[in-house]
Amino acid sequence: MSKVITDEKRIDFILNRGVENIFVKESLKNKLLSGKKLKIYLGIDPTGPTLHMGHVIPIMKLKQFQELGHEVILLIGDFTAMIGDPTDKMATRIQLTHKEVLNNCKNYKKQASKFLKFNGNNPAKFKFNSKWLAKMKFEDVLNLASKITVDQMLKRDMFVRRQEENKPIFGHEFFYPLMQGYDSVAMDIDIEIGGNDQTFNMLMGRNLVSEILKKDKSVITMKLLEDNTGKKMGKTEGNMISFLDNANEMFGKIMSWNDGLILKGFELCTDLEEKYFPNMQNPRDAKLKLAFEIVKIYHGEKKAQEAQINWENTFSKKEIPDEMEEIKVNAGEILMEVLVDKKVLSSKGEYRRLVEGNAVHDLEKNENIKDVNFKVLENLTLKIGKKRFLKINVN
RNA sequence: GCGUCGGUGGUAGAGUGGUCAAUUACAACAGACUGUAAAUCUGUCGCCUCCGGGCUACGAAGGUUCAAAUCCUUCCCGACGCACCA
Repeated sequence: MSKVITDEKRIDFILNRGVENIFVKESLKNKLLSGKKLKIYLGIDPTGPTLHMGHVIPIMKLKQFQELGHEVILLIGDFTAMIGDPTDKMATRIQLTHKEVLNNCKNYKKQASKFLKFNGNNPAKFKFNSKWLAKMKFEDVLNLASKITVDQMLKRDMFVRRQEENKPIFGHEFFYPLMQGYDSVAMDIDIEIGGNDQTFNMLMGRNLVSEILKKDKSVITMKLLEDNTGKKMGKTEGNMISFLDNANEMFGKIMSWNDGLILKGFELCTDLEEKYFPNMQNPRDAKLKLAFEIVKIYHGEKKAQEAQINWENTFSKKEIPDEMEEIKVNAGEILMEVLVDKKVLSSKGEYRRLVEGNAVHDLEKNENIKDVNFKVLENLTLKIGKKRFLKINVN
């Protein structure tokens, strides 16, 4: 059995870095100092096939606890994902089938293993909540539902807002927090970690654990990575960085972050100690450093360096990037049709508009393509808009 | 079940017989400016087009009309009220 680390300095760091709130901080700190091995979990609903920045933040926190020697669990909400979390959704989320859900989380373990160790000493566990939730009888559900009142549920911000706007709240949505809460009971959890948007659901678990198991479950809520308009960096909003992005893509996405996100990015997405954070005198350099550090975590130092060089060449010096998507065509094909056919663009109309807007650029001749019916006669290197580069090779 | 109101493009939300592919805002995309930022300004923002126009769309299906997102009928869905004392 591995020993649990109780270094107070380290614990203080873990309880502060990137943390929004802890319920309840003192008792949690005491638990950690006691030397007892604790069970800590993070739940993820597999609503999409890849993990992204929003998941990384709590996963990194989980990792820190694993390093202290505690038992950490990555729980896949394969059952809860089918219900749909009403959090932060003004409309009811579309329910997924179990098949879709399982398909989504196929690669989660692999992706998460960038951070968590799933083997060796004190391996992280990977669990599915359908294991207990799918087996519950109506009786069990009723028993669970009896622990809360409708009023407690309705007080929730989300539901209040929906009521004000005369939008529906469906019965099953009430069960979501209960189910998530029950996960803590089923696994006999000591600590749950999640984004601060999960506060309500996690506190539900705290109540249920205290009612049913008669013990104190701590809840750690993490800050969210938000841009200055208050929008989450998340899958649903479309501005996410995915685990599967290659180094160049990831680097570029980070560089296009708003300045206001830089320090938050360091705090939430890197392990760097605060004294190494760059000063913000030159935001661009600070952002380069951030992009480098983040890409390093996913792709290693070498790739991160290459990505940085690639980025600098491409955008600062306006050179052509080394790597880009390639499309093979037959001589004489019409460019418009090729691009639509290969799904680079969604319609011919879009192509026409881009051409009219001088957005399609031939990098070899260094001129914009003006002819809508441009035919591909020789190899081409195209830039569409600012970010899209494309090689067209003639067979 | 009864009654009232409502269901419009990625979102919010106008429009209530022709001038509607549908005002506007946000998001998105592109151009200028830059640090591939942000902010700002400009343009685009259903699909196809020989740029004349054609096609498909305003919950669903029918109908009225020369003409329907708009009127009528039926159905589906939602909010609210009533269905107990008041």
